[in-house]
Amino acid sequence: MELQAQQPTEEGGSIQAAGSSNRWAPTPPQLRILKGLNYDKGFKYPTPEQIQEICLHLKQYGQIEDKNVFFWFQNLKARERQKLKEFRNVPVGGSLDLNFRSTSSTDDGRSIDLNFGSRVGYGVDGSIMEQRGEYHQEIETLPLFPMHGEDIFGNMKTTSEGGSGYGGGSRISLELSFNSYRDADMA
Amino acid sequence: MELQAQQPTEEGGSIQAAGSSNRWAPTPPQLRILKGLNYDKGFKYPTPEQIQEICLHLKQYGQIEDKNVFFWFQNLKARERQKLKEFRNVPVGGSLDLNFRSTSSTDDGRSIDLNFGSRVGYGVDGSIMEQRGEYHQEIETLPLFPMHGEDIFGNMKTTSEGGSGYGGGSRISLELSFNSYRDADMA
DNA sequence: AAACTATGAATGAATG
DNA sequence: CATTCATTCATAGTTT
Repeated sequence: MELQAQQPTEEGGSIQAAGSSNRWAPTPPQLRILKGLNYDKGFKYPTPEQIQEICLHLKQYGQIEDKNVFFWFQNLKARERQKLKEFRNVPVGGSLDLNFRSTSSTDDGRSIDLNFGSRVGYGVDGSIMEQRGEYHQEIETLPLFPMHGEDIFGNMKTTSEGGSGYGGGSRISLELSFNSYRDADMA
Repeated sequence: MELQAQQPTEEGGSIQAAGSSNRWAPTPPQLRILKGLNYDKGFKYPTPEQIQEICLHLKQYGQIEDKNVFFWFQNLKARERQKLKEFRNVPVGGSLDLNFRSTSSTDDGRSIDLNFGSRVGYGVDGSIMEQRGEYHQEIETLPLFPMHGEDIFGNMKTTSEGGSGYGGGSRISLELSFNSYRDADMA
């Protein structure tokens, strides 16, 4: 693509007022919660359902959409890997230059405050409730869902139904056309 | 403050100038045609024959391979579904733009007349197709006709264990040579 | 204000 | 087909 048509030079028809940036930016509380989730549980692979829940929860702290949460986790993982990858790129020659900085990212570190000072009395359906007056110094224990060990990736492809590929015509055995119907259903 | 030197600082624009990138990117004409196909008749499930045909025509506008077309449609579908899934909980704020991905960046999408005998609607899950195709402006008139030869698509994954038949000596040679992006080391 | 960095977003490719 | 990975574009913020 020579030049992407991503030039919001004239307002991409978003929510933002004309002139402002259209791009979402996490509010401090939102960022805190997101990081907390990640840190506390090594949460990295939220399912679409979980993304929705998280998003819903975060809406109290500012405008946010599912895609924002989705991208946030996506970028988190991507950049962690990217960093690690760069490390492996150490020159194996004779001269080593330790010219790289430490890995400390902009992460506010583990010293996050996590103090839910704001009371919200939120509780749409009891799924995502946290604010209850008692908070520790720990990351927000956002009980989004039960995470029983490997349940984080509870995305087991229930290979059910061997749906037929195309409705007709091609009979090429394309290995990429596996048909596995997955019913991501939980809770 | 991290070592994130990712900018050549010499391109000025760094818009991936002369095809230095390993990965394929549709040229404007190619993108226009692809979108047109999809828009014109809700074309979402191209058969391997059709993929090949499309690819053939798109080659006039730049380097492209079957797999690129294949992936393009694959991603198109995947992301539409993903979008719908995330939008199931439409925010009631009213001030949100449900714009996960604006598909209508340019006024492309129309024209191109596919005349293949095979049907293309497979509402696997009740998906509704936008059967617009009201008027055909004329841009390319890609003459996609029903299969003329035999199977085409070989195996995209050469390292598969299941050596599915396909000993076919098709006229088309799909050079699905997955470029080793592992290089990832550019000057 | 230019240069740089961090990061949201987009999309091609890959995996299961 | 659903998810995830990898790479890149674009830009809000910050530093100089």
